[in-house]
Amino acid sequence: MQAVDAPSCDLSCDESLVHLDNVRQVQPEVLSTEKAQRMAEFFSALSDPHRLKLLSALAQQELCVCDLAAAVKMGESAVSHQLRVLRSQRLVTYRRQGRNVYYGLADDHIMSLYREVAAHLDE
Amino acid sequence: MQAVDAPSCDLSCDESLVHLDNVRQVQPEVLSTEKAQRMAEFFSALSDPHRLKLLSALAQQELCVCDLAAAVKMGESAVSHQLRVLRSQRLVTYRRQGRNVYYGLADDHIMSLYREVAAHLDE
DNA sequence: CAATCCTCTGAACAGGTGTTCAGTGGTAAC
DNA sequence: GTTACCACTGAACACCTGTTCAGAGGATTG
Repeated sequence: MQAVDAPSCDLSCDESLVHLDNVRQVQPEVLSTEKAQRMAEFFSALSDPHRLKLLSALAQQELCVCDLAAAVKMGESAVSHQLRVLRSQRLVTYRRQGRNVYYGLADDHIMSLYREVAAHLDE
Repeated sequence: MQAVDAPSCDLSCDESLVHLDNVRQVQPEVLSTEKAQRMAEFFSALSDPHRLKLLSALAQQELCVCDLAAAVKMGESAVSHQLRVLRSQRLVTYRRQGRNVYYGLADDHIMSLYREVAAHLDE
């Protein structure tokens, strides 16, 4: 995990010979490790079919954990674990009401994201 | 939302009692396992910082494997393995030219996707 | 307060993921 | 043909992920 911003030696290449000009041109535009990490964690939250099912259920309406579990046919514990992941990426909101905790979609970014991806996959 | 006397349930619920009406309403809209799987695989391809770096490099210009390796500071073998993943989701194109194989971004869906996510993360 | 319900948590285990290493195939240069 | 280079592949290994199981915390009901 080292930063890529050092101008002195931008290539530290003991590697084989490559197209130096191309590499030097592209390298400063490469996503920083930090940003790449954050973005990867976000996509990672969406990279599980069960979590996607949960989101698609929440896209319909707010639901509590046990309803979610029934809707996607998972154990309640498993659902709880997965919701933790979705929460960590701010994909869902939750509010407590009595004994239940109701979850919902965090915002509409996710739906438009969904549509983008669905479009890509239909090709 | 009031509970109603449950009609014979289409939910195969040996589970605990939940809000049957909610579940029945939502369940048919839940993403099918097949679609959820495909979508998860797509997001999974984007869920690694190194792959995101590769894509950000390719967003600049077409590059061959060894240039990519130098640009993101990975081994060439590792890059090759990761490009395989990106190829499987049609995120990149490739064409052979002499001894080199040049990779590029497959289409612009990905960039707009990138921007969506970047917007979500800046909150 | 005792009992019950809903949700969350931690540990343990199976399965998946990404890297390195060694080796192969294909292309160009000599 | 031989050599060198570029890219790909498979195996092995460490690491991460998601499930289940058992149990704890919080809130409501009687």
